[in-house]
Amino acid sequence: MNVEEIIKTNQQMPLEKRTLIHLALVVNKIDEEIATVLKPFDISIQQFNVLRILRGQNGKPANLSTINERMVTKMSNTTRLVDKLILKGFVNRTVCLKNRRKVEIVITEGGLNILNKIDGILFEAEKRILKNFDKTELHELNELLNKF
Amino acid sequence: MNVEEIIKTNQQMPLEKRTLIHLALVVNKIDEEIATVLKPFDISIQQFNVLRILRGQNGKPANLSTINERMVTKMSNTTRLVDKLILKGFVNRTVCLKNRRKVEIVITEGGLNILNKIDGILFEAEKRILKNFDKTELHELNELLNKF
DNA sequence: GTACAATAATTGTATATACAAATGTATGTT
DNA sequence: AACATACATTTGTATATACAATTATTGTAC
Repeated sequence: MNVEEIIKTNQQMPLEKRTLIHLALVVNKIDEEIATVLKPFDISIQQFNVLRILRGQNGKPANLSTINERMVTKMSNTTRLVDKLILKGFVNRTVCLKNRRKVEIVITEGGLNILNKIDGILFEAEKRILKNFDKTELHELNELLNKF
Repeated sequence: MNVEEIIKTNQQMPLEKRTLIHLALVVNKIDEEIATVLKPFDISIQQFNVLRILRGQNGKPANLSTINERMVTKMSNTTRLVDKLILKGFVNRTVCLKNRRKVEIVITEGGLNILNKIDGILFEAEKRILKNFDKTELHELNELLNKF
């Protein structure tokens, strides 16, 4: 990936600016690839993220704040994100008995099924995206990202 | 930045998945910081991007396709993005005389002024975001990002 | 127990974005 | 010149997101 070529600029940028643009371009590319994988399942990256969080609960219900703090990309409105998932039959929502301000959100069988179907395809996509990296390089990249 | 801590997971992920999540988290953080810098100017990252492209034209008008191919994050609808900038008085749009299918978009004095004001503050923000990196590390990071 | 603040989620509203379809213009072929 | 095709942008529509305001519930101080 050549930054200057992609954004069609001939002027040379300071290394700092170039790095930040480079990161943005890379993540755009990754998001595109993953969205393409999810598209046939009619699920957005955000919705997928919520489903994975709920699966990680192992049956234990989650409330909105829990989901929110675990999301990779925070959303201002998780209520409506969950609404969509309910419509699709992937999650259930009930009012928490102990604290009626809270809601309890659980993934359904249907939700688990679709995640299972997606898992393999996504894994392949992840390998494809990172095909040019060996383990050492991946570690190096993670080390550098830790500095942010 | 510790990935597992941020997304509050206790399970350990494969290195590939972890890397991709790590990248997303980093770029979210960067975008947030930059959006905060732009907020007082009532300009979105996308709008700012278009203005910079137009400034890079050095007075030469750009049409929509040119803008589109140079944008860091491609948008499906640059027309309306430009609409917003016109409303704010930062760009002008006229129909191209030579080819009336095309439009000619130029940045105004007002647009140049606001870019000038933003430049310095943004530069500071970029330094702040990358404060933990030395030149060598930035080069390393760019090298690794080239592999995508 | 009542009043008040804090918490959790929802709703309203404005704006942003994705995607498809439509419009208007130019170009190439015969 | 007439037609089909390609091109550049705009518009329509559905959905997504940001942010503020609202509702409902709980906890706490008095």
